[in-house]
Amino acid sequence: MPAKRPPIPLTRERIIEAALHIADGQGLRRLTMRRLGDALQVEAMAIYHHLPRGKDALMDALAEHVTAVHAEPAGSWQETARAWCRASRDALREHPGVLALALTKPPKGRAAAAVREQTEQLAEAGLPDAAEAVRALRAYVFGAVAVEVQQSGWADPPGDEGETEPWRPPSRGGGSAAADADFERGLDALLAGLARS
Amino acid sequence: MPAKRPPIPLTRERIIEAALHIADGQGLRRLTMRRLGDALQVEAMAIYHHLPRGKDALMDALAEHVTAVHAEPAGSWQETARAWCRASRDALREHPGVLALALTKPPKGRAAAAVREQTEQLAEAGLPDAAEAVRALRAYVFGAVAVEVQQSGWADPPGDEGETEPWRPPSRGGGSAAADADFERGLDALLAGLARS
DNA sequence: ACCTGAACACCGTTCAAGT
DNA sequence: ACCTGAACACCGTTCAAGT
Repeated sequence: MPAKRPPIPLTRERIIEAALHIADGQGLRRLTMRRLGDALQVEAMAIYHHLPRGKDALMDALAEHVTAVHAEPAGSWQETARAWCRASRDALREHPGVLALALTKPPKGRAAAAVREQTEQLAEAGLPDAAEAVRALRAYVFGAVAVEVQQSGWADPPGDEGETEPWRPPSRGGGSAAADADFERGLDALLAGLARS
Repeated sequence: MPAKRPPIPLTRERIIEAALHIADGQGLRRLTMRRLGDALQVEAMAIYHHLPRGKDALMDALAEHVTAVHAEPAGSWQETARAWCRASRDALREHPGVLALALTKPPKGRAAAAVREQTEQLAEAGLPDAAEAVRALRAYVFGAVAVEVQQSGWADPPGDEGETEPWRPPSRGGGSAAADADFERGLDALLAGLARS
């Protein structure tokens, strides 16, 4: 018989990765400490050693993961803002299963740090009210992704007919070209509006 | 001893009302069929008679309740759109506890009907691509309410220190005047942008 | 038609115990 | 330090039974 292969050590990162996989594939309501343990080949209780506050900590970590993006300052504040918005949209679209958390939980930790960093970058690039601009930009991205994911029908059958088929992220590759164009067009308009005020 | 007072009959409306009260006061994660039953002075199982698909049906109903708004067509398509957006924002802000559902679940039933009605009104008022406009307007409202509720710290202590103190809707009356102004300003800008395309 | 009671499978979390 | 096993209170849902 083959030797029992040495177990991969449990880490916060592996836990979050597995949790995202479950949430994206089966929905947030089926993300369960016990299921998560199974996916990690471990008893559910082992997770508490890495996330002491349990499921609440897990939810916070998921929201943070999908929301703590980074972008380098570009030439103008407009280009910097554009980079931030694209990065945020990509991160949110990649994990529709935790979108509800991301749109709803106030930013903490690295997510809050990202908001501050973005604000500083825009302020340094000469934008007068950078805090208000960041609020408007975040709102724009949140709304755009929300309607896009809604329209993709991601939450429609939380397990409809056949087997539990994992979900395909909204049009990887082709199809969503229209959504991309809409997003860029709206973003241009918003940036123009922010420049005028 | 006083006569047992006749129980108020259970209805779909009363169930939804009580569920909103719990979700807004203690958060969605504490909205439980059994707790809901307690609030309605009934065994949890009685709810299934009015919502046959159980908790999934309840979630759908909550999203629908907070999302199925109505507005009358006004003079211009701009004024009509403004009325819809204000009504949507008010409805969402009133129930932060189910915001995650509202932003995330695809519209069904009366909510989907409201989207269609809004689209027809704008089309009849002469707006070329009413469907795209409605998507943009919905995205704007969703994003604005999301950041506003985030900033209000609604989800911050899901039970922090003292007792389970019920939550006060974001600045009933005074304080949110700035948020109101931001909302109207952004809405004006969006409407201007939609007119130009 | 409407609600209850008991039951079942599953959930989050604790804690003492193993290594 | 890291993980397990057993235990506890609670959850969603079913089903037969009451009225």
